[in-house]
Amino acid sequence: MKLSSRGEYALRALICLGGSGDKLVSIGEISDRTLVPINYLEQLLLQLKRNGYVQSKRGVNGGYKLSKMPGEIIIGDVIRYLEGPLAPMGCVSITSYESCPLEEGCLLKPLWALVRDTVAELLDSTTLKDLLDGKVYPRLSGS
Amino acid sequence: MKLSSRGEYALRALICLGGSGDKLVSIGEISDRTLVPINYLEQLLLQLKRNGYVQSKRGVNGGYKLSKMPGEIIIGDVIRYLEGPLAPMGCVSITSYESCPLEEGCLLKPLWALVRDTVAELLDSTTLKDLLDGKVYPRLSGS
DNA sequence: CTAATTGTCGACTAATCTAATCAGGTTTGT
DNA sequence: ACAAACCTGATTAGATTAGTCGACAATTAG
Ligand code: FES
Ligand code: FES
Repeated sequence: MKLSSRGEYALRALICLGGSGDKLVSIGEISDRTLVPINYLEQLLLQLKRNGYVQSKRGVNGGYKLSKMPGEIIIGDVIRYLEGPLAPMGCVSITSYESCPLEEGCLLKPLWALVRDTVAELLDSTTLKDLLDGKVYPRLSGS
Repeated sequence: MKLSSRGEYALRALICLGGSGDKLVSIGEISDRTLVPINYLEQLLLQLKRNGYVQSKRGVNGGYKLSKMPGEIIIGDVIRYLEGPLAPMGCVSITSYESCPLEEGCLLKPLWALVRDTVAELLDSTTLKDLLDGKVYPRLSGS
């Protein structure tokens, strides 16, 4: 159930940018602050850019900044984009379903579905703003 | 956040054994019913045996059966034994902590801790009996 | 204009992990 | 003795991860 480094690193970068207001921050600076190898960070920032989370400016004094408000950046989505589905098994993934043999009558599927729903609800109700504010206990089992 | 095949396969095998009462079931038979390659299944059953979940008998008409009541087999533990920690990051794992650089003041850690707690509570309150009975909605946010 | 600075792009690689597979053993029942 | 089953350790092909590299494009300071 481990998360890979891509998601972790990308979130670190977003946190770094979110804490720098509207100022442009260069990759090198982000790398220093997040301890992510600079060449690796490149890839992740590019992907974040393609997905519309950040914008960049080239040349001297260039760099990156957020292109959305931190409150609009949903952690669950970021992880899905960078790591793939949140579901523990393909057969319960909403974003990229993949059939299992044994699927009908499978006694495990309901459990995996519950895991998926639980994790997704948690991560989809947390925004970058929540992280920056240290408010990580969102609508708990909120109705 | 994907689960690997080891956990899935081991759970399928346990379900199969749990549905066969006290009868011995051979690896070949389990393989047929769970669609897990027989040579792979061997390894998993051996590991389940080492962890005390199943017992075996050799020779003709030998096979495997559970060595605990289904109600005593906690799914979270099975997954931990076969796949490693439930935590998404080492720095929030209780069973096998591993430090992160950046750890102090890390804004992500509380989130990962919450994910860990949520998943662990869910899987630790589900037993093999629950799966066999199709009762997968245990003490929901139970007090 | 030119040079320095910064992002962009695509290919490449080493190391690790996953999912098996295999070859040989040992135990047991008939 | 023989066959049916489990036991054990080694090995492997393929995928994935995490990172590296080199060349290029845009921007700005001087
Ligand atoms: S785990 Fe996918 S159907 Fe059982
Ligand atoms: S993720 Fe481990 S300390 Fe931030």
